[in-house]
Amino acid sequence: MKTNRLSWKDVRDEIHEAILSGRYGPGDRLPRDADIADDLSCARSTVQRAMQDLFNNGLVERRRKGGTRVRSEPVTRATLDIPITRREIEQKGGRYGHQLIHCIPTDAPRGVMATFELTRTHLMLRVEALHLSDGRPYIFEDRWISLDTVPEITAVDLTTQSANEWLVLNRPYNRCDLRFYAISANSRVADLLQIETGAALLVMERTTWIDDAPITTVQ
Amino acid sequence: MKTNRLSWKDVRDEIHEAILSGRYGPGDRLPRDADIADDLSCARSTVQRAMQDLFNNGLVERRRKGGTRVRSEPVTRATLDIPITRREIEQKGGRYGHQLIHCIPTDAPRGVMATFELTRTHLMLRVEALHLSDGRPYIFEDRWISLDTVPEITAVDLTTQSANEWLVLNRPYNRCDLRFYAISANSRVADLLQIETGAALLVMERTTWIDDAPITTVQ
DNA sequence: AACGATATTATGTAGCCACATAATTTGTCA
DNA sequence: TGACAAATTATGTGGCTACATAATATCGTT
Repeated sequence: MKTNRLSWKDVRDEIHEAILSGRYGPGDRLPRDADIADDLSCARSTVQRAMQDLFNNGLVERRRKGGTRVRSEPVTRATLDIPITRREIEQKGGRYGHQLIHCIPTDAPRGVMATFELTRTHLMLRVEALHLSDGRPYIFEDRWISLDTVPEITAVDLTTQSANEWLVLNRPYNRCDLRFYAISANSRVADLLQIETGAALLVMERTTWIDDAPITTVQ
Repeated sequence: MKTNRLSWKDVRDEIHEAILSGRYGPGDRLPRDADIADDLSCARSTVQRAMQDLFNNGLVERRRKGGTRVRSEPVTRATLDIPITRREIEQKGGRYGHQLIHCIPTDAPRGVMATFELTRTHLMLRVEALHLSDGRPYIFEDRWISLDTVPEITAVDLTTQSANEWLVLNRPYNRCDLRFYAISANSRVADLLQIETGAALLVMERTTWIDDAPITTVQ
């Protein structure tokens, strides 16, 4: 590309810079896209792309007619990639292993029903499994899978392939909720992970939907 | 917009659907954008937008010339919003409070130098503070701020405004690294948070850059 | 057959246009 | 003055074109 042409990233940085430098403060209204385009002598569509990006990063708010304004209470927005567990372990140079603990159809308990906004009892498959790195316990997975939306799961041999992997490959999802928290290991989990009871554990709770609902609690 | 026109989201869903249904399996190469555009009778630019989105969501890989192919090892990509702490507490209906514990210029220790990829000693401001919800300790913040990049911070009264807030409002950043982990509270932190020693704590380590470096460790 | 120059090709980006959509503002009428 | 309708306006989206860029494929030379 001819270097004298502005890329939308340049425009974005330009505007970002203007905000950082205090030229526009929190809550201020920015000029219209068209005017900015004029100023920088580029097309409105380029400004539009830049603005979209700033909007996606939570830096500005836009409203039709209302124009664009700098967000007064910025949120820091981060994206994180969660690879499938096997990949994660192999990437660290470990040898991946997987061990099914149990896997039985169960009625969803209250807590699980709540996360899925269910009102009636719902039969789900409860899977507990360990992910191993070089034979050592790495992650404990406690998962509930909706038998309504994923009936095929019963036919899958989960000792061979982890539920994690099977679902990701066969049931991509629309929506995903994430939560992080920390707990102290109870004796059972501590035993499984071969750590001391009471040790701090990071829990990642991931709930995925398609209209539907698998769920996981990791580590 | 006339409803008979395809939006790029429609196109995206169309392709997504095709992948889900197994029409294209992991690793398969998809038709060229132009052909897809032809098939669906829309413009290439629309397909391009759709593809970009699928790419951003980690569903496909694209390479110039090489074409587009379905990712064989999908990553689940999530975005999370981290509001400033005061906002977070107020949103939950709490009354926000903030208490500075200490705040002294210190040479960065090895660990901090490592996160910032520094080779020489670097004077930083170390801030320890508590965020309170309804008067009760909520988050413990242990932060290192680069005095090189943010010299003005010394002039700020951090008993009035939390470093968190000041930085977010006055020093937006370019890059942000995130890490989560869990620890057991040592006696000092447990004391500050008024919990038992050994209780599990969720730690969020956030490192932000502009060319530069503040850092935080939260809860 | 090996190598390097060149052509080909699929995606990436920017400009331009037209029209859609959502807010707001203005205008009208009771 | 208040309520509702219509005009205005800033952003949002899609189509089209032209050209940039990167990766691969092809060809020519030795």
